[in-house]
Formats: sequence, C-alpha cells, structure tokens
Amino acid sequence: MANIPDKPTLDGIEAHWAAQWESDGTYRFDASVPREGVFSIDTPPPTVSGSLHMGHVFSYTHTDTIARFQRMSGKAVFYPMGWDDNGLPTERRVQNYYGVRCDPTQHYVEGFEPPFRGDPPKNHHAVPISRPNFLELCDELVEIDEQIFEDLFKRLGLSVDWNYHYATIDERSRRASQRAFLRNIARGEAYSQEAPTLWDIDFRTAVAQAEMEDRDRPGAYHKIPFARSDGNGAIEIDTTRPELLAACVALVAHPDDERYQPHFGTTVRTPLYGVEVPIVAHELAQPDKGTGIAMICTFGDTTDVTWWRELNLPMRAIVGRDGRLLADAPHDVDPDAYAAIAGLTVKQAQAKVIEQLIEADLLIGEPRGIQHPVKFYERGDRPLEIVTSRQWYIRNGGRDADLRAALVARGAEVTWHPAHMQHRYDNWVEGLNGDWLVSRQRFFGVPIPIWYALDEHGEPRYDTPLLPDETRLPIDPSTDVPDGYTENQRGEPGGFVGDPDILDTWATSSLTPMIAGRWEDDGDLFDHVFPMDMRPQAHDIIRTWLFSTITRSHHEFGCAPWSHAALSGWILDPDRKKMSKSKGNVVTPMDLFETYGTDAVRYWAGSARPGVDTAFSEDQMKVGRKLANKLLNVTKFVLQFGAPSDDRSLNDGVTDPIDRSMLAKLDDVVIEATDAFAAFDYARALERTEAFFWWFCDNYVELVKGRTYDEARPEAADSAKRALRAALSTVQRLFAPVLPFATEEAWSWWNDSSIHVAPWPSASPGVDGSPFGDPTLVDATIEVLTQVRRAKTEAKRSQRAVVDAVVVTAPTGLLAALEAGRADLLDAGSVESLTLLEGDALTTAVTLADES
RNA sequence: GGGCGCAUAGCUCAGUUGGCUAGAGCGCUUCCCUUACAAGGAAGAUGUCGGGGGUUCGAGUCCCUCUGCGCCCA
Repeated sequence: MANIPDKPTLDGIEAHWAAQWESDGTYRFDASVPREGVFSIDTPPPTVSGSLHMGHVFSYTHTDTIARFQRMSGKAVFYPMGWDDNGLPTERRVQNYYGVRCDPTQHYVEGFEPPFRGDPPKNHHAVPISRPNFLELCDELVEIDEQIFEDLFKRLGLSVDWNYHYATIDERSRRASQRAFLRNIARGEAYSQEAPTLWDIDFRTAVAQAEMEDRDRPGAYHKIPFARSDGNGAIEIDTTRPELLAACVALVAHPDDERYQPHFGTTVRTPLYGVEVPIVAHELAQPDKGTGIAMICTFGDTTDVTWWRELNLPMRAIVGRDGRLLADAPHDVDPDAYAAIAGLTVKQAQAKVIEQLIEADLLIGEPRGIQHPVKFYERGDRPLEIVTSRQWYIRNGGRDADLRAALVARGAEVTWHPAHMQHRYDNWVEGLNGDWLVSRQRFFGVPIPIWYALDEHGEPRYDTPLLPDETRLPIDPSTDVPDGYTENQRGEPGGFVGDPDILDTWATSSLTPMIAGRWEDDGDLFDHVFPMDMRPQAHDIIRTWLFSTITRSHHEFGCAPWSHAALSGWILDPDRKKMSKSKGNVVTPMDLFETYGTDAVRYWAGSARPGVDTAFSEDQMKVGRKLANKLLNVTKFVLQFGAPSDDRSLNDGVTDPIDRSMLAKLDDVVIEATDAFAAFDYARALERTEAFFWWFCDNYVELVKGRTYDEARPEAADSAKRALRAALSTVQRLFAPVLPFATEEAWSWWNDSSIHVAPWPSASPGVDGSPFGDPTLVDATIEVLTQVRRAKTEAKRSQRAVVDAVVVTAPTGLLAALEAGRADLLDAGSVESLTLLEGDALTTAVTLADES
C-alpha cells in the first residue's frame, strides 16, 4: 500500500485516532443485537469532583482490553460510562464553586442565578438555596467536570460508547433510585425505624456499617466501684468511657465467669448518679478484659447496642447529635448530679466525671493507658457516637440469616477474577450485624421520595408514609406535594411534611446496571444488556458497591446483576506504598501520556496480573513504548513487499518449512491469548503475544530477511512474504486490545477499516495441532544462528562479519530441521559453508573469515 | 483475634493440570551505525525459588509448619 510513512512515529497518533473513532462511531453499541450476542459492562462511575489519577488509568485500561477483545470476537459491546457526582464530595465542591449552600427549607426559585461561578471571595457568605436549585447547580457543574474526564478517558483510548453515559444524580438516576427504593418499601425490603444509629457528630449524619472503620486510638481504663445494693461491698469495673456513667443501664460479665456468677440477677448502684442497675450475663463479655465485668451504656459502642437489644435493657441516652451531652438527665438519673456534665462535649464531660470521681474517692488507682480500636466514619475526624434517631434501612441480611445465605449464594453465581476475591465478599456478608442504613442527613443526593401526614398536633405519622406514584418520579418532597394535599398544608397540623433526608450515595450507585441499562425507561435496551457480563472494580469496595449492587438486584430481579466480577489491584508507588495525594507521590496521567505515549502507559497497566497490587513503573512504560515502536517498524518492513500476486490459501502459499514452523508457533500463541482474554486475563494474553513478537522480530525476521530479497528463488521468497504478512496481521490484532493506537496506526497502512472491529484471530484449523506442522522445527536453526552471533560477539566482530565455515553436529532428529533452515542460516549469518554432522548433542563450531 | 494474599536474579515480575539444565524486562558488562527500527541490534554475568519438614522416580509448583510483609474484617 501507498500510505506507509518513511519514518513511522507514535507521536500524535492518539489525537488522530481518537477523533477518527469518534467520527466513525467505531465503538457504538448495536442495541438491536439480542442478549446472547452482547457483552455488557457495568462500568465504575468515577467521582468527577476528583481528578483522574493513575489508579483510574490502571483499572479502566484493564476493562478496556476486555471490551476490545470481546468486540473483536464479534460481540456487540455495551460499554457505557458513568459519573458519580452524587454525594458529599460534590456537595462541597458545588458550595465552594458557586458560593451557595443547600437549605431544604428554602423555596425553589425559577431561573436562579448563583452569586459566583468559580472562586467566590473568601469573605463571601454562602447564599442559602433550595434543594432543587442546588441540584440544578450540581447538574451544571457536573457537566463541566464531566467534559474534562471525558477528554481524559478518550485520550486513554477507552472504547466507551459515549452515547450511553450517565451521572448518578441525573434525572434518570434519580428516577431509578427512587423507583427501586419505593419498590423495596412495597415489598417490605425497606423500612424506617427509630433505632440506635452510628452518628458522625461533625457531619451531623448517620453512617452505615460499610462506611465505618476502626482506628487505633489511645484510651485509658478507669477502675470504678459500683456499690452493691445489698450493702455487701462493691463490684469494680474497668471502663474507657467514664463520661457515660450516667448512661449506664447494667453491668455485664460472661455467663461462664465464676467470679461473677454469684452476682447475676443482683443489682448495684452507679457511682455519682445512684441509679440501680442489674448485673447480667452475656457471651460477648470478655473475661480477660479489665476486671472481666463491663458497664453497658446507651450507647458507648456497637456491643452496647447488641446488649441493649438482646437483653431488653432500658434507654438512658445522654449524647446528643451535636456531640454534646443532652441538657436533661435521663430517666432515673439524679438531675442535680447530672447537671455538672449537661451540655458539655464528650471530651469535657470525661474530664469532669474523672474529677468528680477523684473527689468522691471513687477512682481506684491510676488510669491505665491502652491502645484500642475506635470506630470512625471513614471521612470523619472524631469518633462516632451512637444516637437514637429515625432512619430508613434496606434489608441486607444483617438481621436475617436466610437473606444473608441467599446473598452469599448470589455471590457464588458470579465468577470472580481472581477467584479468591469471593472470600472477601463472603466474609463481609457473613459478618454483617445490622441492616443497611440508607438515609442520610445531607442535601446533595437523591431525596427520599416520601412525605408523612401530620396529625392534629403537627406530629409526623411515620407508620403510614405518603408515597408518590411511580409516574411522578423523580420527585423532591421538599417542593413536590403528595397527592390529595396542597402546598399550603406543608408543615401544618393535619397537613404533611416531606422526609428531609436523602438516600445514601451507595443506594443509588448500587443500581448502576439498571441506570446504565435504562431500566424501565427503555425496556428494550435493558433486556439486551441485563444481567450484565462484567463488573470491573477495585477490591476495596467489595463491601460497598459490589455487595449493595448484588443486594438490590436480588431484591428487584432475583438474580445476580452480572456473571463476572473483575477486581483490580491498587497502584503502589515504587516504594510499594499506596499512592495518594497527601504523600505527594502522585503523577498525573496526562504527563505520562505525553512522555511515553498512551499505549506505553496502557502497556504498563496491561502487564499487571488481574487483582494484583502493582508498583507504578515508568521503566515498564519505556518498555511499552519500545514495543509499540517496534510494531510500527516491523510493519513497515513486512508491508514493503506488497501483497502476494495471487490469493492462494496460507496453507498452500507458505511452502517453506521454516515459515510453516513459525506459523505453527503463532497458532499456539493465538489459542493461549484467546483463552486468557476469555478468562479476563489480559496480562497473560499480552505476555504470550509479546514473547512471540520479540522472538518473531529478533529471530524469525532476521533469519528469513535475506530470502525475502532473493530474486533467484521467487517461490521461497514468496513463502516468506506470505508468512510475514499473515503473522503480522495476527500479531497486530492480538496487540490491539492493549495497544489500540499503535495497532490502529500500523493496521491503517494496509487496511481500510479499523482494527478494532476486525475479527479476533483464530488459530488455523487442524485436527492434530497446527496444520503448519512442528512449531519447534525452526528452533534448531535459530539455535545455530545464536551460536554464530555469539562467536562474532566474542571475537568482537561485527554481526556482518563473514563466516568461513560452520560445522554443526546434531541428533538425527534435528538434521532434517537444520537442513530445512540451511539456506536461511547461510544468509542470516553471512556463512560461506555449513556442514551438518550426526552426533549426540547439538554443537556448533564457527570459523570466522579473516578480517579484511 | 478471624479471613485472604504475597515472599523466585540488584529492581519489577512470569513460571496454569508437579517433568526446569529456573525464565523475561529493566539495570549492569562487552561488541556492532547491518538498507524495518541507534528512542536500535548482538552477546554475556547474576539465583541455597523466605526457613524447616513431608508426599513423590522427580517439588519453585502439592501438603504441614515457622518467619516476614500487605490487605480486608473484628
């Protein structure tokens, strides 16, 4: 073909081909293909308010290689992109960008103009705006952010069909999220309840189990005596939270603990407050901790909640939602004693209580410092408190063994890559101890689509929520009005009130297969893509995104949402620390794209085994660049000979045994690469292809190069040219998923349509191995060639140096193979004379010509 | 404390049903401007496959155990 450049280059090919693919619609999903012909991907929606980092590049490249393989294999690939803009990070970003804050009590203002668009002055006071207005600004900002991300992902070469993008706060997502939630309510899978709830006192919101983490913090055991009610001495307990003495409702020890068995059923009095509390038994009490007997408070930690619930203990809550102790003393607690700590922060209260204990001589010994795990909201800075509040929950098996087992079984329907990741899922599900809390006391998110009727006193009637008809969705109960009411009844006795909360961000992103598939909005599409084939994601969010998606799919459809889950590893910096902004060791992807070329960066990602944490390595990118460069150059070499003059089949046209042996090797590689890709192991496919490719360039091409130029032997030259073209076509396609730009560039020199819609190579048909015969036949000749090269190197001579004679001894079985390679060897090694002798082992004696 | 994973050349890692004389790339040393490629090519050196025990004709690979590192969950 005419359009082979004189000097092939990787520079600038990304922009050219990205634009070409877009205008050609190369990656467009064909929605008319029936489900069995579709490969659908439940893409992770990145948080757009962040920036694209190497972790994204890494895992999205993995997914893209699979998508490209499936597409070339003939599947209609549904590969949408989503943006996760629903949640706290965006809430903050919108506030800072526009100088507003969300105030759900405000009324919607038509055509609202924010005070700023970007960089409000520091002394600006945020303007309170209604939730719908806030959402409008979110949509606006998200669009700007999305564009930046879209450009970066296109530069990365993701073969996404951008016509199917979504955002987790867009109208379709809100509708899907509210619809799914209302159906959960209708089927009894969601419910609201007044219950102890993990609470972040800074964010002022409830926190779910999955968002909680343990952090080691220093604490101290304080030994405190509880006087026995019968006057016979005292029971000593150790506690790290003396400030909760007023909230104490019982003491607890292990039922087998002989020290306390005599006391079960008796009562003691709390120090300072004089409340009579029982001594109870429970297996969760730890005999080896402190004195072996603990006080139960409402609530110091989640174990307290378990005890409180299982032992039917009374409630004496003292911590408020602002992290301060409540103004009023709880039931049975002496108000005068309590007054000393009322209104204090938890920390201040602790100091005060300790002071009081010391004064009353009720602190035994010195506090003993310890390190112990304390529960935090993963985004929070202060320990979680447990407060009682009304919240919405979705059943996830945390309180129901049957459901838990069913969800474990759903997980088993999914094929995990790598397989061991399934253990993480099983462990998480089996370790749940409560239902999924989905209501959040935030503003930016999908509103809980519910109102409550107010009784004649203006109190909400939580037992009979007012639910909207699905046709009205999405709604915002802060501005929309329930059927049968008018806006002026809002907040009035006998009227109604909207639920002020929003749904947890995972409650919406757990529906990404439904959102991307346009569930109930475009039923036809949904039927063509769901359940999806592949869920790619990082392993750290198995407990959240992966689990919640399975849960919702189980409730709504009674099936697993996908057949395969592909878990990618972390990116580590070269010192094997996790890369993060705070450590300042983050490299921006765009710089790397510019320096090494996108394919080189993709090569680095594609070299990492699935699920394995991988060190960031620019060295690996250099290798990738070398590879892509080599591919262009060898393509140029092969294509210079032009197409063969007739269209004989490969089997008929490739007559030389050396060439046939190479093609037989390639057949093996095609089989291995195909199997590996089909099993989501892009890295193995790449490795096999790459190993063959370097062998092909360094050995096979060098060996037959002379023959291709040999006009005296047209038939032999023709065989080599045909073999070279066939191998090149296959190799380009094998590399296409990982190196989409370089392969497209090289492919375009001799093809009219994109390599990315070209058929995936298949091994030549053969009943007993490859029809091209023995893949190892060529190896003996290569081995001799290597020996010739070694002789020249050791003599410090040029590889062009003439060899007078080569004498090879070889076992009988190899002589025919060596004979087949004789002419090529003479050419490639500049050898004058080759003598083949029968012998035990392969040996080579090389006699160089004199230097002239 | 429970679960999972990792440990192979200076570095990063392959090594799939046990058959290896243990490989690749980077780095290192030497040589070569050879008409696809000097952002290249040829060749070379380098390992008690974390320790110990076991199964086997044979173990980097399977089993047990110990050590160290990492992640997840309590």
